[in-house]
Amino acid sequence: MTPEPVLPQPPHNRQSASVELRATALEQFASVGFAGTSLQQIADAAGYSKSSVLYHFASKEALLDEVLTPAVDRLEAILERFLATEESALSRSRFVNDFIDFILEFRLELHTFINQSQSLRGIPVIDRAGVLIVRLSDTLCHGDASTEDRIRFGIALGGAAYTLVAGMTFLGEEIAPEEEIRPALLSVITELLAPVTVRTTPSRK
Amino acid sequence: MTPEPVLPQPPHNRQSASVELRATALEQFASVGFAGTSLQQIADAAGYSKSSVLYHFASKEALLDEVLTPAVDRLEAILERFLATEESALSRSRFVNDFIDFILEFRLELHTFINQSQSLRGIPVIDRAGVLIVRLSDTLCHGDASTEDRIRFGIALGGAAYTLVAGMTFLGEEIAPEEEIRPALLSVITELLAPVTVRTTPSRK
DNA sequence: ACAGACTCTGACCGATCGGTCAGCTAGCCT
DNA sequence: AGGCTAGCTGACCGATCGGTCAGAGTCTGT
Repeated sequence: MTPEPVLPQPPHNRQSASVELRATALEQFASVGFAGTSLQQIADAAGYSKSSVLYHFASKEALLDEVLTPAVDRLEAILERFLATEESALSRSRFVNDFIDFILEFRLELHTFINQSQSLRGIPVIDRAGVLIVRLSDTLCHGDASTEDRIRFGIALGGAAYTLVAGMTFLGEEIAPEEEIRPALLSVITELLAPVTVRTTPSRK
Repeated sequence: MTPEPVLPQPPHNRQSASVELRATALEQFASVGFAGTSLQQIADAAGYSKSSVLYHFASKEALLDEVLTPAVDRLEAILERFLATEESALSRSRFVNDFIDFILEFRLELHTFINQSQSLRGIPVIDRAGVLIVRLSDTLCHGDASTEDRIRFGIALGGAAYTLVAGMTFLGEEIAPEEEIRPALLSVITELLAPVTVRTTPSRK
């Protein structure tokens, strides 16, 4: 018989509510946008109530902040590391590698603050990401800010964010495995970024 | 004397309310997103009442439709023209030129349906744009859909949409004039798209 | 057994959402 | 003058928004 009252188990058998909520919120923010996502949707998708979301996060904005901060921190670290070494073809290539690691690991976060930074201006984590991107652009193009170099950087950044989130879903029907994406991405991004200042790589397969 | 009663002029001296509303709505949709834009905001920004917006357009969705349709029509025409000629380096280069004309003329529309097609799925004009993009991708990469070629196309598309709308505002402080942007854009897009199938252009400045 | 902290939730709040409707105003035709 | 239409608006509707709050259930240490 064993009454088995009502499945006792801790509130949820899932590991941690706030981790789940962060992940669910990130998916929604990246695909539907921050403004287009309601706390109710996040709660429903994660299997909680709206009140629970607001128990774990002070507000919708605070949730966004916690969701994006790890990615922004990581991007900042990559930039600082690049700035700490003197510029060379080698350091630049290492930077591109770091950058691609970053893109692949934080695709949803990148897509979120890349494509919504204008509408979310004023939110601290978004502004942080914004100045980071400007610094990145200034660093890669240093002094001589030729229009083409800026456009190269912008296309690499926005293109990668788009391709790995929106593009994947209907350009490649099934999501290609990462081990296939990485080299392709590396090749294209290197081509876009490498010649920006150090035009010493005319070799092209 | 000519009394000139009270400036007779039609309700507004502006040329046409619906034209103004379309333009205002487009700016908002592109920068804040469709979900993030309220009819009230559009009305306020254009100097009308919310009721007026709904007088000229049956619904918010209908407004989006009218705003995006010209761009989608144009993109469709470009694709059809490209499909009508047999493939060659020349036809491909002409296509890239058409495509860049399109991007520059319809930057806001492109940015809107590129970066929101997932969240707005189901709206006819968005779905139309979606299948167009898939056809574009299939055409440019024809049969041999190597991952890298798909990524090249995705980066060119998403990157251009991002750079010309979001990127311009904080990457280049002041918006560079079109006559400076066009050649840079042509160079980068050609580099991304040209070698996709016709690898007969090893020349690179 | 008891107290306290931690999670979670439903009920509820004012504000705003997209959308409807009746009515106002001006110009135009007869 | 009178009727018609086009353009525009405020008042209003139910639904949903982000957010508050007072509990209820469960686990801990004592």
